Amino acid sequence: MPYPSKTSPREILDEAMAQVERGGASRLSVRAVAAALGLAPNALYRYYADRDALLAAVADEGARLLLAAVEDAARGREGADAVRSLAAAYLGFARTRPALYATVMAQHDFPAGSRPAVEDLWDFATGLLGTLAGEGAADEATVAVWGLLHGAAGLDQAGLFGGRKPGGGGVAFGLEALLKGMARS
Amino acid sequence: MPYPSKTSPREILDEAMAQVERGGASRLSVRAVAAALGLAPNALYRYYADRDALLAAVADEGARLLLAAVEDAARGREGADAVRSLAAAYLGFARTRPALYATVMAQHDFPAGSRPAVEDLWDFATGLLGTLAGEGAADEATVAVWGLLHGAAGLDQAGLFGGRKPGGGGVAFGLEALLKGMARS
DNA sequence: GTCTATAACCCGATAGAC
DNA sequence: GTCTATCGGGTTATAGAC
Repeated sequence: MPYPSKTSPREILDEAMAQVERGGASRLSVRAVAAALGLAPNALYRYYADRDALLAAVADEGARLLLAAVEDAARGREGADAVRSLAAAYLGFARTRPALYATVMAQHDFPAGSRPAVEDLWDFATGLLGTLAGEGAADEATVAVWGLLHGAAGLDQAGLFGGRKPGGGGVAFGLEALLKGMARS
Repeated sequence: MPYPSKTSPREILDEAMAQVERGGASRLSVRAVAAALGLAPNALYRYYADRDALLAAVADEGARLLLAAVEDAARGREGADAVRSLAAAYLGFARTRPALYATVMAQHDFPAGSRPAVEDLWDFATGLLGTLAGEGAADEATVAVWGLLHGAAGLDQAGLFGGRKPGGGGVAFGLEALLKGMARS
């Protein structure tokens, strides 16, 4: 290799994540990342196809962190208790790192054939909820619980409803209702 | 007004909505809207502060359309039946106009002092669910139901889980569980 | 005064030299 | 693999038309 690399995918990703967490996904600038790393304005394109690909990498890394957080929260617990703990960790992640969480959940287009971390998140949740709702209803239960968490996190984090602070109470209400409905099916 | 306007906020908004529905929010181009209207590349800035403000207007109009759809669906129905009909209309809107729905829900920053249409949506849902869950639990029930719908729509629309098509079944499962849980509280 | 148009700057992206 | 050059789009400042 006559031309030694000045950077790496990991270094670029770290800087990109810092920028996203600082100012949100919309303020991620390829040029600014390159400048922070002392590179030419377009040097990153050797590592990431375009800005969207870089953002997708940020989202994937965020999903990995989110998975680690909920796995950690559920570890050593069983059944409904594990779900409650998972839910708290999930919402805590969304609240603590709002820009990263929004980036993870906004990522709707994954390259075909890839195995994004969000799939692992799905598998983990399905496994956990399958023991509660029964194997046959695991997917439906996952959609319901994840949907509730994702939706409530979005409404909460947005500050969309100002002083109402609906996050905690509404989620607990809905979660208990879902857990009851699940146990029966 | 000595100088006749060549355009109007409404005309700009209509063209912007067409562009968003065509290619998604990320492809909304201020210059392209201006060109389609036969204006200078930056003429729109007299009507909207920046691209984000234009996108916010698109989101607000989208929320108005969504509100009309769910109001229409709930009209003439009562209680749980009205909620089921509302849910179907909500998910139908999200599925039929995915780019517009995503734009509505991605809009997390409203200018202070404004009264965005999404607030009317909240009030309508709270009113409807208050009759089911009781006045005291109206907000919590709204968060749970809206969260479930928003989350499931996002997971569904995204195609995030490929062939699994979780939308229909998972939502019905969760919705019935929530309706049961509500009636009791 | 109010709106439009020109010009300039920053960013995303591509092409080609080394 | 990195760099310089270049193009088109978003945005701002400012000059010009009425």
